[in-house]
Amino acid sequence: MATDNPAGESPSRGKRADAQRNRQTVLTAAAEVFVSSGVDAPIRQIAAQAGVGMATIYRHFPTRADLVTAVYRHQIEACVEAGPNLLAGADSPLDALRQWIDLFVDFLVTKHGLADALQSDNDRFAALHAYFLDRLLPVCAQLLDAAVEAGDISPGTQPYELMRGIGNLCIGHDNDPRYDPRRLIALLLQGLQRPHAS
Amino acid sequence: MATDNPAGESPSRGKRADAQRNRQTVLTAAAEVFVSSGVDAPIRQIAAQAGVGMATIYRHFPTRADLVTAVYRHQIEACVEAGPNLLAGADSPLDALRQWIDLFVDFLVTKHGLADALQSDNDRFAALHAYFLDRLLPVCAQLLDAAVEAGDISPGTQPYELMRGIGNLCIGHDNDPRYDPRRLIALLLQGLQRPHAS
DNA sequence: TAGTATTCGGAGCAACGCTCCGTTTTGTCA
DNA sequence: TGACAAAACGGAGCGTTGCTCCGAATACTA
Repeated sequence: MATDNPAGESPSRGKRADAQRNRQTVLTAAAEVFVSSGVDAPIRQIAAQAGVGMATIYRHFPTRADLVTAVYRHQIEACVEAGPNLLAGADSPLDALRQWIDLFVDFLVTKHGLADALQSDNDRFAALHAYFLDRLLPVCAQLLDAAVEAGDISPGTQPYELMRGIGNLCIGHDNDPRYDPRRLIALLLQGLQRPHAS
Repeated sequence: MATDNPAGESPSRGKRADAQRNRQTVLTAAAEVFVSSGVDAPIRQIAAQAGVGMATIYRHFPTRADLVTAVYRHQIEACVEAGPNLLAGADSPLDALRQWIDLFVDFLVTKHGLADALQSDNDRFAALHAYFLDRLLPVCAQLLDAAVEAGDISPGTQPYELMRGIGNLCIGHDNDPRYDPRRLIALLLQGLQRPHAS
């Protein structure tokens, strides 16, 4: 029951049958290529994998961000919906926040170069950034507010800044056992915690 | 009295006069272009600015990282040398660490896209990453160790991870008043601090 | 001054993003 | 079913960038 068509992705209803078929083919091919070559893979490569011309991809997904968005939409929405659930089920709002961030980090970390793309100042991905913010920022804000309200963390931290920080920390962890974003994010959350005023 | 020629930069001594002259011209031009267009600027643009052929740039600085390194070498070395000085002069090792990180962040934040390039998984900048690590990691490690020794922060944090985290947090702050890496880095340091065991 | 090693410059190739337009496919209506 | 128009397709093609190659120009040496 998520918002309909939150991103600029072209609708598929009412289109010709071959168009709908191709849309799905491209989506599947893109998902495969993203895994093997990252979200920065050449459009030509995705087109080849899909057995389709490049123009077909551009027609269905005008910008690269639209394609990436469409591929990962389900997982993003899952993250959105997990927020309130965690808040209801966790021991404390802080715990809910922690678990939600874990979820988000897991999502980012398992997609080659997604975090990189998200924060890239390259405006090719501006729409992707915007989509993530649109969907996830309210959730993060809600969790953060709840944790502040409960006195678990001190106020003053902006959800936007926190999300970007987490996204940034997830950049470039690939093939580097010396760098685990989770440890630093744990540290960050530690710093966020209000010293227990008993 | 820093290490001589720590990066793969081509030496200028013993070369022909025009070569040395061109080397300097390119360096100056690159510095200007980096400011206006970021460290990702096309080599053609730098060559044009310098009034020189592209091959000349590649001859003096085989990889882009070599050029960036050469342009910023002085500032990096200044950062290296500031470490011990801060440690000697600050109120506490933790304070020295904080001030040193401030210095490092200031450096990163004032260079368009430098932080981005540093952590890019694009191997075009691998040598740049390596150079930063070579020079700065020991300094960071020394400050970190001192702070642990003094009991200011809890042990267990790896200098490498900390440096990468800081670098990552500096990514993409440009033209976004909502995102100030310094606030998050302060939070991170807060999380690093050992709760005062009195 | 002549000779040679060094350096220079930009043409050229490959890879990529994105568009344009002739061709093919699909849905519709008589 | 058999046209016919609208929709969709595919890839050639243009612009940009990274990087190399090689004939031309330049600086040192004897």
